Amino acid sequence: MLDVTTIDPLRDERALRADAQRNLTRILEAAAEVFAEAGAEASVAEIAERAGVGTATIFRRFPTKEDLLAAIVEQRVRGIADSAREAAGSKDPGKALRQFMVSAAAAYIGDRGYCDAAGTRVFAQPAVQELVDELVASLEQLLQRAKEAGEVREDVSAADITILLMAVAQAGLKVESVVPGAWHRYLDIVLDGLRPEGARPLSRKALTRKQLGAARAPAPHCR
Amino acid sequence: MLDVTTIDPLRDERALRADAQRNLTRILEAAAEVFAEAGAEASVAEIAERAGVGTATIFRRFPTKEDLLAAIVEQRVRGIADSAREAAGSKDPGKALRQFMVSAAAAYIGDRGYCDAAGTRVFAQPAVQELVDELVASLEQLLQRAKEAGEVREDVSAADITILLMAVAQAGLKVESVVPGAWHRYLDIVLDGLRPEGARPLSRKALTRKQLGAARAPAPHCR
Amino acid sequence: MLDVTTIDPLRDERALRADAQRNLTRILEAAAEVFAEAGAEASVAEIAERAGVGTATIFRRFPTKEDLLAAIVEQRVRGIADSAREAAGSKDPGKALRQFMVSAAAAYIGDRGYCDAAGTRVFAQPAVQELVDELVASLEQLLQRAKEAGEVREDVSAADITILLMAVAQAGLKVESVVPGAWHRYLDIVLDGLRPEGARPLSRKALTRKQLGAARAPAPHCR
Amino acid sequence: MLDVTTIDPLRDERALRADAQRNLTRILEAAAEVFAEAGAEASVAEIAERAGVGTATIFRRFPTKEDLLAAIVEQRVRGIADSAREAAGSKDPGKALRQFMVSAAAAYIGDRGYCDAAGTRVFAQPAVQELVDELVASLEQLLQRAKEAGEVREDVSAADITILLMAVAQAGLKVESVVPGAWHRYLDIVLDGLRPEGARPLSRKALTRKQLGAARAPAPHCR
DNA sequence: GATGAATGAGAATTCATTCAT
DNA sequence: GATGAATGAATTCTCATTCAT
Repeated sequence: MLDVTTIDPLRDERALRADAQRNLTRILEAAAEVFAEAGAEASVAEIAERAGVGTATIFRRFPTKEDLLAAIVEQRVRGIADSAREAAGSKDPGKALRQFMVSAAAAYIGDRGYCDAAGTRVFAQPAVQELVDELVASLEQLLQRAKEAGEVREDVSAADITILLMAVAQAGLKVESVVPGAWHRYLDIVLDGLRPEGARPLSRKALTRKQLGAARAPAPHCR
Repeated sequence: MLDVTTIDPLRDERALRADAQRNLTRILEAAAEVFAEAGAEASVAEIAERAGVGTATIFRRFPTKEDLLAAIVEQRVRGIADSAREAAGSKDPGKALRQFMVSAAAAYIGDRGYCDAAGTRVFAQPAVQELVDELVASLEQLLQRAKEAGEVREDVSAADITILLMAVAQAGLKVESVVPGAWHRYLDIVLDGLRPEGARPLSRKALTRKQLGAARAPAPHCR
Repeated sequence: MLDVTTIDPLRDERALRADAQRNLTRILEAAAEVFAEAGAEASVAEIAERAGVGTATIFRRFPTKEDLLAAIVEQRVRGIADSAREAAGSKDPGKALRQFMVSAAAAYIGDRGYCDAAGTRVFAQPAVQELVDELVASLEQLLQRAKEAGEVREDVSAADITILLMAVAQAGLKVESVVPGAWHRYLDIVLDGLRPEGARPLSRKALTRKQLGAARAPAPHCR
Repeated sequence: MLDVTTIDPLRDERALRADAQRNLTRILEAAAEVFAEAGAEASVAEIAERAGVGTATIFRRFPTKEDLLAAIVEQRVRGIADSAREAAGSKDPGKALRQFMVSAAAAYIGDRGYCDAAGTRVFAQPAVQELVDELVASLEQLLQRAKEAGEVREDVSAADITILLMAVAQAGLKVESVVPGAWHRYLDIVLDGLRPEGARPLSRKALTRKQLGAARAPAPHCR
């Protein structure tokens, strides 16, 4: 045993990290599942149980339940931001926008925790903010191109898209267990509302990026 | 006083009922306020305090916090249903629909408790169901006339309207404290999506009334 | 029963209050004992158990463990302040001061919680502050008369007395279980230090009342 | 590296010891700092972090947090004992006693951990006891000479001095953040109390050495 | 009928200490 | 030898609901 250790000191380190990483992964997986199913008010104990660790182990990695939720939200936003970046480079921007919105809404629908977290302090975390900014930037590119192609009305912004997505997702979530996928229908209607045909002037200004990112409510159900 | 009581038991009963009725009214008013401001997770104690009664008095009338919330939701839905009935008789169905949706969304936005309750067991209560049915019926009339007037696409249903309203309200609520009234913008877009111009076929069927009413999640934040 | 109730509506109220008062008394007694024995870091659970109530019952009366401790401290300070007021009116101020300091030190010695609380946020509570001010005022009277009688050096203040008492008590507490009452000896030495004979100039100014009352540390062991 | 290790095991051992010694030193330094600042309830994790080692490394050397605190206390007492030994040889015993008490009180004041540990099981550790005995022995010499010089009353003992120091330090600590150095004033008064002028008979016997060293309370804040 | 009191069942969070690598 | 990870046992505090008066 000593030999092995001596031969490759890194091994020891790697082993530890592997172990920790495995646990961390399990925690994140469990948290993602539990938050997705039960929403942000899920208890840490429930997550710990699903992960097969003690609650203290979770609090070692994430000083606060809110931090854990933020980590999950971060993953989710990262995925959406990636989709948006990909979509931004597409040849057919109208189609790409539609596809992006479908995939984003699908992601949101599956994640009650994410929906609960929207508009809370969780989104004020720098890491999340950064990803949101990235997402918005990609979306703006995509939107610009879609507008030039005549597929989208001129007066909508990237911030509008993110909020409308949230709207469809939240409402869709409510009926999801009764009619899975029903949200597609509502997204279709919203998408039609985004088209230039029959567009009527909007009565309010779009949110600025800062407004979009402003932390508002305390994190959900964290006392 | 004692004499009077003895002489006419009915009077006593009446007096008690008046008292009880007054208490009930105060409870409902307080609950409406508190739930609207703080959402469904508001504590019963807070409501009792605002109503100036003991918590036990509340539980005498409403066996469960959920039942109290349901009563409030009932009031809210009743108001919306009234609006819908009124709108259904309007001369200009397109305009009436728009006005109805604005007022309904405004009502939802101002009521966090209602938004929290949407899609939960609370909506499964018979009294609420009944009112929802009434609301949907009025909306169907209104919609039919708006379609005939060419103001609304043919393929949307009353259920769609209620869900889209919820969508706009929930998303609007998240940004309401940052940019009050921003939800008007999102409602505008949705309204444009409901118009016949540029309407594309919807990929899913509308929800039936039964599906719309099916209870799903447990009541929010009740342990 | 109705008759009785009707005759004297207060009875019902009194009964409730009597019940609550009894529990409150038990809580306060238990808290006084437990804090006195185990210090401020004693757990609320321990106090609840000794009082024969649930912890939630304690938290209903005292929103915070710190508030409970403050209530106990308040009682203690009130007792000391009463002693001081009485002593201030004595004929023999030198003897009265000595007796006061003995009784105060004895009170402190028996109360670890009080000693732990000294110099913490607990003493910043208005009710406690007020009593401390009263105590200091009485002490100043007493001191003035003792100085005039030539029993106390001119340069000491009431604040000095309270701090020296604390000093003797804290140190005395450490040896109390080994040699009960040993603190008398240390108090004797301090009392001799307060006499005019052989008094040497003090190198620092006395604390002002405000400085004496300034909240400093967070409450002990309250997380 | 492997070769060297194999060739000369002692070398390896020496190297390890040097390493271990360095770690031990860092742990002790960190613990001294942290305990001094935050008191005995400082967490082991904080000390480990400041020392740049893992917590397990600390527990390897010190089976218990209490043992670590004892080691720190030992250092502190050693320093005080050194001062006392030095003072005992001074030409002007009255002045030397005063200077010793000032420096000792200053040391205590700067060390919350030490103050927390006073009168607890920590002082029962043999190593600490031994140093306390040494301290007391030096103090007795010093006292004897000071008494002979007429600077100190006849009836005080070395144990009294150590306890009065503790008293001044503990009380001084409470006001230290408000009026730094205020403890000098209280020490002045105690010093005057130790002088022969106006000394009145003490009502209790001095503690014996054994009594001074008897362990009493459990170690502070260790669960 | 009404009320405030009481409480059991949690929830988040901390920490000394042990363990696997 | 050293380390960071893991955790059991506590701790403070909350709240829907029941009970005694």
